[in-house]
Amino acid sequence: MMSTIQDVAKHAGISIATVSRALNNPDKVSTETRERVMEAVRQLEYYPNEKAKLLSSKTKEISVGIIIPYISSYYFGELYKGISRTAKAQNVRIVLHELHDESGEQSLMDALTFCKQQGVSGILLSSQFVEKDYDLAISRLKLPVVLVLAHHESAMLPAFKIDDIKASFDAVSYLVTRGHKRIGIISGSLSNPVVGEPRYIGAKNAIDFYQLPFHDKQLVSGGIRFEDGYKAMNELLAARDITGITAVFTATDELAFGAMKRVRDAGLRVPEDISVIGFDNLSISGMFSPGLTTVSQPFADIGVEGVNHLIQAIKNPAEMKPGTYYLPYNIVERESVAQTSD
Amino acid sequence: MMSTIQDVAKHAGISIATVSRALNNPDKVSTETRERVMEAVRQLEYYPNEKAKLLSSKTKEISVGIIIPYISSYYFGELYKGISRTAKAQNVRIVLHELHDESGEQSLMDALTFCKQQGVSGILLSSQFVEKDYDLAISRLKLPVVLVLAHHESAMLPAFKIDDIKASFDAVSYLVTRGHKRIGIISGSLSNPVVGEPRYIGAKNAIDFYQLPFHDKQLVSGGIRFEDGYKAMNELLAARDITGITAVFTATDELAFGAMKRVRDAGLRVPEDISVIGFDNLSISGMFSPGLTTVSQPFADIGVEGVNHLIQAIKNPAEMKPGTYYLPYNIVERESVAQTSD
DNA sequence: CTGAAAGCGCTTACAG
DNA sequence: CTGAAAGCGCTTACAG
Repeated sequence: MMSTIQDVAKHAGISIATVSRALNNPDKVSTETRERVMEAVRQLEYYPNEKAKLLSSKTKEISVGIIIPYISSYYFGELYKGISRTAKAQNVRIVLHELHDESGEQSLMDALTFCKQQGVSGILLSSQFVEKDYDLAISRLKLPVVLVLAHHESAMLPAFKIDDIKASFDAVSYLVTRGHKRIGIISGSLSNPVVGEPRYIGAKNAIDFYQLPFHDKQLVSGGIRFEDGYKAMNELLAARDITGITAVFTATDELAFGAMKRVRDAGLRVPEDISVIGFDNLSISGMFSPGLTTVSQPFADIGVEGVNHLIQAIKNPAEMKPGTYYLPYNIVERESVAQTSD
Repeated sequence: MMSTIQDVAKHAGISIATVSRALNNPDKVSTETRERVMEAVRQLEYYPNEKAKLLSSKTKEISVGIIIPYISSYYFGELYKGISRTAKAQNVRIVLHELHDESGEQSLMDALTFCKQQGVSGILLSSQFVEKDYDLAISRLKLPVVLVLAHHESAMLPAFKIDDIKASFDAVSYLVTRGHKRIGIISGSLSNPVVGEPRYIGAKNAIDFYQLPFHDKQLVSGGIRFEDGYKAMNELLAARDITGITAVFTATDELAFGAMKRVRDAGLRVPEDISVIGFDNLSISGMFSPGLTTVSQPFADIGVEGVNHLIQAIKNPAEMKPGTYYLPYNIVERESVAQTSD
């Protein structure tokens, strides 16, 4: 049903080799031939079969697999924008793969295998579950893989992200410069190697550095979603008579949204009663009232740098340089943090 | 470098035909052979080349192209979730394609061609720019295409969405049942066939139906983003002494976020001073304070129904039934609409 | 500038 | 149960 290069050749009265040339290297055939071919292509509504092209061509097109835990996540759009633009610009195809089972394990292995079978030349991985256990599996893949927004325990892989510890430190410092001394922390699970532990550590470091008081009840750790933030703030508020917190650092913006909502629901105001600083700078963070002051992660840039490195590594394996690449971040000031003299 | 079926055959000391069988129809070869093959596969780290498989196999795997205007849009995640789950369950591959140039035209054509070349068997289209002009191009594709969250002027294509007119009518009715009589409308561009015109019409119909007062200045139409909502509410507020509005219907949630922010920035409160009802029910809409009361679109279901119909149509073209399929929606009540006796 | 032919990595009747 | 061979739709030296 779909016409092939054979049909075009017959229709134009020439060989398939010439048709192929007319299509891919127009200047290698005569003008007349080229036009005959184009006409035939038009009439037959011919579309070259990519599969066949790829199979026969020497100069293999390169394609990369993107493995992402959760497409609905609020940062995915930004990240993907960076990835897709630079991939397209360099003519590399993208195979997207979502990890369905968030718990990782099998799911990641499947994803890796799937990508391999699809014939990708490299993989961009954004899962936080890349632990040592995967080293063997990954090296067996014989494919370059680079990490974005993730961290690799044994640092065998290049990873692109921001310096979470430093950024968290800075976020708390920001609070301090605004006069806050009693600061609560809403953290992800301390066993989470990206949004959990390092962001907690950075924040805690700052509290120690500035020699601020810190009571057990100033820290609540657990999930990283809206509901978790809501519940965490609830606990923080309950302990306020003993902690006296005036501000809170949250490990993610979503956590901050939940926390802010809880503050409101308690009849309190942000930032007058409780200041909040988040982490991520999702595209929606400015839409809230008050706008959320937060650490801005350069999601798009991380995507760009990540694929770029990957593509280089694909073209020349020697370019594959393990290690963690920290991208610049900054704090965007909006309205969720008040100045206080307290 | 990558091992092929040839290598496996040699390694196992049998023919490639048998290797192929051992891999695809394990029960068609002897146990011993199967094990030899598996062992060779393991040792050589063999992965079948999907391209070659697809090219040679009779029973073509089916894959669908998804064309979406903007991956960063807040509803994409939900929509894609529905699409990808049902596609995967039925073993169909997805080729994602974002329309870069929002203005449509060339971009849509390119996307269509791209998908065709990739060898997809059908296309799921979520662009709002599908006007009559494309009928020819689409029919030339000789591929089934179904629309989601979109509308097709000449209704030659199946389209899955909610009934925007009816839903908008209901949203305004909701306001009326809460005692509101003077209602503002923030609409998308009236020339937008999905979120613009129909949602305006539905809202206006309700205002007429309930014989409510309606002054020119009760309507602001234009964009559909946050900033547009902010500006629109500004105008609405400025005209409040003559319109006396107590509530506003917005054509999208993003518009509602902008509008709510403007209300706050004016020192007013939602819903006490101005009630707001949105349209979409994005996953973030409940995170705001107050939570946004809004028309809930079943994005995931729309995705599910859309691909399902598409896959049916691919398997049996007779199943392709043009027309608009309306999915159920509902209004989710949160806290942005107040009861009033005014 | 053009054509015949080999080859890309598989699958699948067809024989045996 | 297994193998030889044709074929999927292209590309690309190699001749001419």
